[in-house]
Amino acid sequence: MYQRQKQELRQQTSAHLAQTMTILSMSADEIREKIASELSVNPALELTDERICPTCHRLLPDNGICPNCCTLKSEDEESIVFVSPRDDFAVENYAVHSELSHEPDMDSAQHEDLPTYVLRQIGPDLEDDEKMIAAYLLTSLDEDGFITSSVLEIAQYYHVLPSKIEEVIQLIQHADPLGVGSRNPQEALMVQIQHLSGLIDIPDKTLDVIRDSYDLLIHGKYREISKIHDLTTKQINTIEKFIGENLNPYPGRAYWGEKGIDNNVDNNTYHFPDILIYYLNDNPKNPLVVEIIMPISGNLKVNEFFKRESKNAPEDKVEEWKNDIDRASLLIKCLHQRNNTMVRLMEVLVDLQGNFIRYGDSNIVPITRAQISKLLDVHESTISRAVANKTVMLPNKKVVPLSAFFDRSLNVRTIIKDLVKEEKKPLTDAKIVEVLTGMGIDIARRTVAKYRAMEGILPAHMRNSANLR
DNA sequence: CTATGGCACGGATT
DNA sequence: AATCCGTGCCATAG
Repeated sequence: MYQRQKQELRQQTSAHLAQTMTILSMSADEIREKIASELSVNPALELTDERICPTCHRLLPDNGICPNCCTLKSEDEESIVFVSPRDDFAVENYAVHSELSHEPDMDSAQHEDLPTYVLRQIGPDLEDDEKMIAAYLLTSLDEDGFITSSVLEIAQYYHVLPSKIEEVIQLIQHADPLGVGSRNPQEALMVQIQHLSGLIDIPDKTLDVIRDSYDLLIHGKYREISKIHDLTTKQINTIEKFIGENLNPYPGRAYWGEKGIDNNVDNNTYHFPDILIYYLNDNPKNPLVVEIIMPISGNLKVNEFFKRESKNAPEDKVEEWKNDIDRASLLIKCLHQRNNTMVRLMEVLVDLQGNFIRYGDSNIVPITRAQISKLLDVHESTISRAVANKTVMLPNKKVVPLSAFFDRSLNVRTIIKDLVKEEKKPLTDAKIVEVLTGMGIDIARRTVAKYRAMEGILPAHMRNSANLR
């Protein structure tokens, strides 16, 4: 008897824990879904219109800004962290709203982001359903302007033929940053060549070499290429030079990278950020505001009416109703806990990585989840879960995964990137190591090569300071 | 001989 | 326990 009670209790708490953990590791989108599905099956859960601050649980004034949590507590405070209720992040609107009738013009290109820019160009040629597909494709491009998801997946998702997707991709590829929406550098180059043929002179067999021997070319294996394509080394050099001067293997980066701004498409999914970070009143001198998105408006609570009625429930329902109530209050508790953890996590994170947030990638300080867990006095896995599956929009409108805050090499990588950008003669990896050592950064030559590859920077002999279009 | 990529090992991180 | 990351060693091309 006593034993059984104990066991039940243990089961309850372990269920409790299990749910706390899964909820903590969910993104805002997933939370939204979770709540929606729970609402539809559980009569004990209720979403009311009351506006309650999810951080401190006080009633919110009409403007939805909590006077307690969303203001500076003192003058010298450097950041404000709070949970904000928002359900106004409509995913589809992203593309459909940007009206598609305008001419593409160079001026606006610098201000709007890549997906919008491309969509404007091709919009007029698209059917409505194709617009959806195009929007999806464009928003899921990675930072190089490549498509990451597979055509088949998308086709299934939208219930259309793969060939239809391919058509849309073709259109995208021939829009302005020529070659965006390819799957890899090779494809991008081929698109660019096809487009340029007839406009300017292209060395013999350039297309053939890229199509059939791309890997060899990348690795500079001239001998094999000359065997396969019956070309002299000199001809191959001409081809390589031509590519370097006229084409760009990374269309997305060429377009936005030249201006020093990477585009802001997130690279795995098209989720909206779970966390927003911006300057108070958009003034960089002001403190940082950190909004942790809670994707519901109104207040989630146990339906009081249902609770009262359940006391005189019919025999056969007693168990079920009680269960419903437990589930509802458990879910609410877990959500509170998630909010609490996220707020605490973000507080130390802005504190530690403030310079990274404000002044960019090279200012990131390498930290680990384990360190944070000690700081907050929680288990490491708690931090792991809290960091997992979340994305952050930084003040510069870039969306990055929260795990980027724990990137141990980002600072060095950006330094290398800058170094290469400023270089007069191409720096070899060994040279880069020297410079870095001089700056107090001690890494192996091999590692520089890896970082280079990560940033999509070509090896020294392949880049003749020509990445211009 | 120099520059760079591939493979794989070991230690740290999650 | 699984995964990630930096690195050393070796092969290959020039």
